[in-house]
Amino acid sequence: MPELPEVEVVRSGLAPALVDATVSAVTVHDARALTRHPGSVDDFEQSLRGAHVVAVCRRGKFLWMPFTPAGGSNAARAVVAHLGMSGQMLLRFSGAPVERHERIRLDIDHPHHGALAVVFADQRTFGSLALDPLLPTTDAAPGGFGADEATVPAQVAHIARDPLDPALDETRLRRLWARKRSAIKRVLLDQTVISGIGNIYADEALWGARIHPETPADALSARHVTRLLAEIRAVLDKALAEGGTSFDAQYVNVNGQAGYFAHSLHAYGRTGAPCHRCGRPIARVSFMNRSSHFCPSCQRMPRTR
DNA sequence: AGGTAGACTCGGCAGC
DNA sequence: CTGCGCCGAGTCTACA
Repeated sequence: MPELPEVEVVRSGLAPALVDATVSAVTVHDARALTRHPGSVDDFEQSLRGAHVVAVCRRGKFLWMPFTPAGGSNAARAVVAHLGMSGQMLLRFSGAPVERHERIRLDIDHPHHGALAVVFADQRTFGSLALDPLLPTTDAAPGGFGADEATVPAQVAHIARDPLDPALDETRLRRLWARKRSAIKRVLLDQTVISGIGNIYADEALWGARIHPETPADALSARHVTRLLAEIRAVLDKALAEGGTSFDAQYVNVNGQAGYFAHSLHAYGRTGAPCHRCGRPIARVSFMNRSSHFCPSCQRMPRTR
């Protein structure tokens, strides 16, 4: 479940079951799911066993769960999760059968919900879990959505705040965009500039703002940027409200249910279909080893800024 | 084919 | 003008 809305669906699904839960057992079925964990598999299992989960947080497409270790008192580390292309976090009853592509299972005890299993399943193994130290944020604001503390895991420190984060520095963002000569779509996908946007929502936001994906970022007027930011937030909010985009069974919430934003797409995956604004066919071009979908008629390159 | 990180190249640029 | 290093930008690859 990759982009911001899909990851937020997972975060908000995990939070009620995980906040205040204690990890009773850790089972690593496949060590490839720990490629980003700095220590050994044993270290992962032992460090987490008995841990008390404090929060479930998200910045862009990264999730993390600060925890206090068994017998400890302060949350200095977090479980960091990235779903990659095909990762899932599933909530199951305790003792539920092993899932297809299950990589790691955390058995937890929650004061209200009792014994549960949190399953990290991942068909393509591009996703991962890791334990990572928490570092103070540079702006002293909470690390991300769901976070009270002004900390982020080390692996997330280079990731910019996302469009739904109240602490997003819009002045900095505008300055960065105004300085970049690269295509705006490339810049939207750069997670160190603004995070959470992937191929689907980049195409959707650019369609909404009527901006050609190959427009140099520094050619956008202040008005264009304002419109683009508004479209980004609108499309992410709407997708979140609809449970995310699910093209197949990989993209599901913690209960295995699909979202239905795929029905609301205007550009992504609609090659040759009529533009919902002007009726002309949506084009698809190869871009950065992936594809861009846009309306050549209503998404024109601005000539000046 | 919805993602990220790392290795690599290329060009521009500042300084010597 | 050459060599050097750094930086940003872009491309490719790895991971199934």
